[in-house]
Amino acid sequence: MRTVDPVRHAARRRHILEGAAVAFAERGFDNTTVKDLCSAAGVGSGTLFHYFADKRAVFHALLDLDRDTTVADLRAIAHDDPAQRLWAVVDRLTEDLSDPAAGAFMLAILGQLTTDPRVGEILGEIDRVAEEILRDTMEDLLTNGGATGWDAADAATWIRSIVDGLYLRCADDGFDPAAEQARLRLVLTRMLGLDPACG
Amino acid sequence: MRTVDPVRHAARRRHILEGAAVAFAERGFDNTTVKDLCSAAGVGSGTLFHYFADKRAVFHALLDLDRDTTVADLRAIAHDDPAQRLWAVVDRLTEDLSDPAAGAFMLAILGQLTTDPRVGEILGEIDRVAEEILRDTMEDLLTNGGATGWDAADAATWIRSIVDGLYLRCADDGFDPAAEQARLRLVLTRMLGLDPACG
DNA sequence: GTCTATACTGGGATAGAC
DNA sequence: GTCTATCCCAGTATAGAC
Repeated sequence: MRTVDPVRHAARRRHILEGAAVAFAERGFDNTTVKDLCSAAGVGSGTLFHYFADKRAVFHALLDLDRDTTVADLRAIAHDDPAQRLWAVVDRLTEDLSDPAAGAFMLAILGQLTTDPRVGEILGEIDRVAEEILRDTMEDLLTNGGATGWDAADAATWIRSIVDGLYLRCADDGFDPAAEQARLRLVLTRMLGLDPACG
Repeated sequence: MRTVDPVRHAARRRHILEGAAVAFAERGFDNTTVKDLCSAAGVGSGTLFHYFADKRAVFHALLDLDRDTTVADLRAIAHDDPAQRLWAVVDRLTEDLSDPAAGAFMLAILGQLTTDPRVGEILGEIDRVAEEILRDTMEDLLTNGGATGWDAADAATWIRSIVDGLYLRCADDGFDPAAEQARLRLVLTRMLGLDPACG
């Protein structure tokens, strides 16, 4: 009795997704044709439609993958010191800044946000988890970590917002991820009043 | 000899653009059909193609309009006091936050950024002017306005970046423009070290 | 399971009447 | 100048060979 090889199946699916990520980043969702996805992965359209119901399903699968890893990574962060926890979360959220394709892919996602409710849901899940952790961390920092002048939830939202603004720039010419990450720390430190000398 | 009425012509063109702005904000660029643009303006497709070469030209005309007014407004700002100048620029850049369609339209624009080089050029012009004024202002603030720890050009870029991050959120449920503008002032004041008590 | 060839749909742009 | 009817093409998804 012949059975499918699940490992091979998963690997092929993954291969299609890898090519699709590049294609969507280069051309956005609507300007990427199914043909583009096929040639990026080196498969025929019949194969692609065997693994995914339609073009949008490929896009959603990429978002799901990103959400799963991001949420898992964020939940795995467990420092007792709130400041350390804050920087760990921020580091994870800015991890992809050095990948030039990440910014382009984000633009593709944002372009679908108005049209495709599923996109909003997936992004919302990531945001919810990130804000939850940031809010808890901010509560610690506000009670006994030196931070001042903020409501914990508002601060969480703003940290996210500033990081998002950074991703909009990461495809720009001459964008220097390391330097910008350092500036981000300066911005957050000052904004939250964390620096003892400036508290 | 019958001549065209330029006033009427301009008014009609403007009318088409007004409808188009709503349609693009609601559905994004690619999911808006020419039919949508026509019915939003109450004209036939023949009329629309009389005023604009193609669908993309309508989109570009909207961007041009936005750039023209924004650049003119920014250049008109002329306070001697650098801090006042900073807040005037920031107020102008955040002016549209209270318009829920503005955020949605921005998403439509960002979705085209990868594909359409003209979009990048127009946005680039706005950014260049904004950063130029912000950089000059920051130089004043850094030499004798109390700001510390920044390169003027980097600070200008970051102010813009943070404002852009804010626009990404302005379509969210429960977004309160006035409250967020107040928080933006807090963020910038602290980030730049403007507050004498915290300098 | 995978590929190639193709049918079908929908939207952008045009031609021509008024 | 404006509208309606229509052409044409691109792109998705499928059918059927291998």
